[in-house]
Amino acid sequence: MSLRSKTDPSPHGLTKGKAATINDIARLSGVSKKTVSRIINNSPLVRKDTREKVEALMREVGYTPDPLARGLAFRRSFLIGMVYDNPTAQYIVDMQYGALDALRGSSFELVVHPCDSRSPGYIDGVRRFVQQQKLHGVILVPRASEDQALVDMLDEIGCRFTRIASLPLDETSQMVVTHDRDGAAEAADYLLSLGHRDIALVTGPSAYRSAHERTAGFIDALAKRGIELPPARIVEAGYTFESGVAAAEKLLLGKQRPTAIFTGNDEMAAGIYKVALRAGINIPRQLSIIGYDDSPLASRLWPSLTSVRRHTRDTGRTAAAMLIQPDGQAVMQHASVRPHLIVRDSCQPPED
Amino acid sequence: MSLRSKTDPSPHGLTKGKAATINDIARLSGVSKKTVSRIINNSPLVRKDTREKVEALMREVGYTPDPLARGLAFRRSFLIGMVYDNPTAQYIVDMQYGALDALRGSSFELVVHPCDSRSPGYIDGVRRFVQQQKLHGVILVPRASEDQALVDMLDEIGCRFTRIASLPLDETSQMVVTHDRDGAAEAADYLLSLGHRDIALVTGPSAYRSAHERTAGFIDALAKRGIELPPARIVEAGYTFESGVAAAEKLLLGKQRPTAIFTGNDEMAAGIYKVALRAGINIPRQLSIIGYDDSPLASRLWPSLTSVRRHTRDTGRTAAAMLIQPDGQAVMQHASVRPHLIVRDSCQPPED
DNA sequence: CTGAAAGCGCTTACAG
DNA sequence: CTGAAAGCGCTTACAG
Repeated sequence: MSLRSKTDPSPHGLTKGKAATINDIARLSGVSKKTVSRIINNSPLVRKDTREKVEALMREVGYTPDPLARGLAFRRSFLIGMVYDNPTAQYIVDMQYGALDALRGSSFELVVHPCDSRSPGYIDGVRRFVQQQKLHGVILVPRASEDQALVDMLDEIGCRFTRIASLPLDETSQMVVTHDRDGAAEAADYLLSLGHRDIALVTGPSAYRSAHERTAGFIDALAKRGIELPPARIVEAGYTFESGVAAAEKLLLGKQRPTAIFTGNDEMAAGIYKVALRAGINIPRQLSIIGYDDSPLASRLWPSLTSVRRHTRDTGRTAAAMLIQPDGQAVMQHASVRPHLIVRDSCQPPED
Repeated sequence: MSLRSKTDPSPHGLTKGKAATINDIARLSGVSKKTVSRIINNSPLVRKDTREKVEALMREVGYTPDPLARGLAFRRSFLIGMVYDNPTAQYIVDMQYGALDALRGSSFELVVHPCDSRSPGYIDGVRRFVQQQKLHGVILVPRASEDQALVDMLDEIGCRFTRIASLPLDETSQMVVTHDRDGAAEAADYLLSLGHRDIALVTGPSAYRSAHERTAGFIDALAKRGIELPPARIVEAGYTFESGVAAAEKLLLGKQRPTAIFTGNDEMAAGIYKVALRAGINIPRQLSIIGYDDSPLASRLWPSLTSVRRHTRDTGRTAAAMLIQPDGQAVMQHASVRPHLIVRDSCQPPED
């Protein structure tokens, strides 16, 4: 009803195929361009009846301001960049969905920028991306979000950004904090409540803050209940399936194996499954396993994997929402998304 | 060396913090704006030495034309949209990576638009996306790419697009054809070569062309070797893990089970695994399985799954490359990406 | 609360 | 092969 299709008559003398411009709106409603512009930009300096009259006309002709023209005048586009250096497809897609949730109905669109934080030129690549497109802001996804050099560069060129990370990294920049420590603690408490005492931990690479947080959360929760993890029960791996296989071979093929294992993500848990299945170790009867991510893989494995859910879509939505808040508005500096454990079929009390 | 950083002196009298514009380049090289514009746009109507002189200056000051200004003047942005209605995260991410491969170094960026082709307003949503952002073009990913109503809308508003599909859908629009029929045929040939004769097929939903193509390719290849699939050996499922479980229950829990199953994607194959493992059916000794997609899941399952690889990243790269070819240039109408079988551990000759 | 002028950084249409 | 003028659709800076 509000969209002017090419079969509509043009009661206002608008050319058929062409979209209306600010000039059309100004002329047809008898106000100046500047007043229309104020309405587009939600300026309070417009009389209520003027605003309503003009807005009605905009709806009627299906007018939307041209983001290219606005961007040129503002010296800033209506694009939000998402910068990530993460191999997990589901995580990235969920993050994109979340950001798009927040952008829907706004004038903003999402432009994606995967990168490789180990390659030397990657910061320059992000800089070019931001400056050339005059991005309105960028969402930094782990592990890129943890790189202080990247953040410094963005500060230097005056680009706004939101960092997503497992813990608050600083006070000044906007952040969405995912509290990985709590998720890991919940996993520990659950294993303890089932009666496990000989527990092992397969961590992500120490260069990742998330790996560090999950490890600390898990160890601290055990310590609170008087359980200390011996060094031989902690294996550092690389967040990959293959590294999970290698870790499992260390933990499961010796004489004394643990009754339960917590892994820093689901990929590594799948590696544990592979080794256990191959060795004829029954999950969960002889070995309980908890992963982290609640990825689709968790329910595809058999038996289905108990795992910590991250609410990635909410995280992405919050990050994008913080970025497109009007400048003047009171901006919350830090937002939180809390993980929680999804119980499936991969754990049970230990055999005695 | 070529990028002007803020610590550089400004030998040309350019203001420090500000990026150079076309006017700066014109003034400093002693030519008109228009000539600079011709160089930016690769016009042949520029003398070689003029071009070289101006290009050297551009490099020296780190000039890149403003896509917002170019977009406004061209009435078309430098954004490529990716429109998809597909739940498989890895597939989408690979497609995005591929498109970005082709866009790298160009002036174009990728903006993503997931949608739900079952919701009534989705075509209007794509239309607004295209028109508001004045997109340079869009990449249509299956199943959205198969929707003729969507394609008609894009034709009507004059938006260029590339369709990705399992077979050539028409002659007029640009396409990247993935030949799913061939991939399924290769799976059939492989099972036959192992000696299987009692084979079952779990298909995707008939609304998907890919499901239809894979089914046809598989059945035809069997027929060529004199094997006809009885109706009871063909189960339609929904491309999901859960539908794979349901299909497996029909096929595996009766008295006479097949010695091999080909599934329309890996998700459904994972469902077969679950049922087989639960029922104590050994893969591959008692049951051979082949999936389609070669998703990460294929190597995560145990035993690892033999599957048809789709070369999704190549597909995305080709689709984007077709879209950003200069208008005048001879444009190839159809491009092809061929699937092929990745053999892992989920098949062996049938027991007798 | 409202508006006329100038400008954002490019390209198009025309002229030479 | 090159250029001066006008315009793309908005906003900023200033004035009232």
